[in-house]
Amino acid sequence: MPPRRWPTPMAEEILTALDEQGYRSTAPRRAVAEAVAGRQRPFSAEELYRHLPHLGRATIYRTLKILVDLEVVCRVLLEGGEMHYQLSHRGHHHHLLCVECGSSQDLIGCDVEEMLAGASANHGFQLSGHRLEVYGRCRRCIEKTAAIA
Amino acid sequence: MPPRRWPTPMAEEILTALDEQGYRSTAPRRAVAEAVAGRQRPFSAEELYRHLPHLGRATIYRTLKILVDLEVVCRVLLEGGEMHYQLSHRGHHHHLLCVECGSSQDLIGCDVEEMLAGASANHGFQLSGHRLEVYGRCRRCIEKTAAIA
DNA sequence: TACCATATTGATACTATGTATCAGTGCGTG
DNA sequence: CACGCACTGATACATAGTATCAATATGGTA
Repeated sequence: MPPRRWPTPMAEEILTALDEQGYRSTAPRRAVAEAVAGRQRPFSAEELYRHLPHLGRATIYRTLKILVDLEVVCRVLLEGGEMHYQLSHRGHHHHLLCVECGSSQDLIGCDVEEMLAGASANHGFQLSGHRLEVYGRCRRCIEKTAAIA
Repeated sequence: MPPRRWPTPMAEEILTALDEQGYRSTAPRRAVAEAVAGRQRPFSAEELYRHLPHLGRATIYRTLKILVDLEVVCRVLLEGGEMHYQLSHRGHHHHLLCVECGSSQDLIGCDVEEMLAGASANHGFQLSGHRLEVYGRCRRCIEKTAAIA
């Protein structure tokens, strides 16, 4: 196992983003940055809270909100309606959410925006935003099932 | 004002749908059917409860869930994340939600499905469903602003 | 380095949006 | 018209946030 760097490069990026916007560097924010950077799958705010019980619940929600505003973290809506969070890189994008393992991958090569622009114009509707989530099974889960059968 | 028919034709359709699936006809369900049929905009479950305070809260949620399962009612996710409900006719479809007046219209002529099918296949992803909500301003609200200016 | 204005925190309480349980009620079938 | 069981409503609980506010920690500065 390679030696664990601290803080993690990704966490460092998050803290830098906060600093650039004039947010203070505090222990709770560093803890949240580490936790967020370390998670592989979308997670709920409450999950994050359970992993950081020494922080106040309000702080968890507040910090997540800031990170979402900074587009460092994005919100992901699960099929059942639960809101989860996840590290983000690009700006606006969509997710392929695996309903089996809960993993998420960014959807590339899908120009929803253009299509929506055309369709909504026909309705005399002035587009300002949209939300798209895609559900299904990821390659890994498909292959896993195939192996068993 | 034309005389108020009772039960409303639309409410009657809802009750028929329930009956066809073997659900019993009860006073609470008739009340919910009337209320749902009478609303013009998406509404929250709590709003519905406030309008029908003589019913139990659990009954409101339970009945809404049944109606959603029967595709008589569809769920609409507002921009802020609040879940609203609305009468539905077609099966799967999407909404143009006006962020100004809260109205909703069905989005026609938008083949998201096809596009998603192609894009997700490229990711080795097996599509099972998706959710799309579109936000903006409806024609009426655009015209209203134009008239003032 | 010590000070201080203020950004931040965490406790608490409150709203919204559900679900689970369970005793009691009322539908509709026979 | 009676009986079984679907349904109801009260209650409690879980999740997902927001608002308030006194106490505290930060970072710029004297």
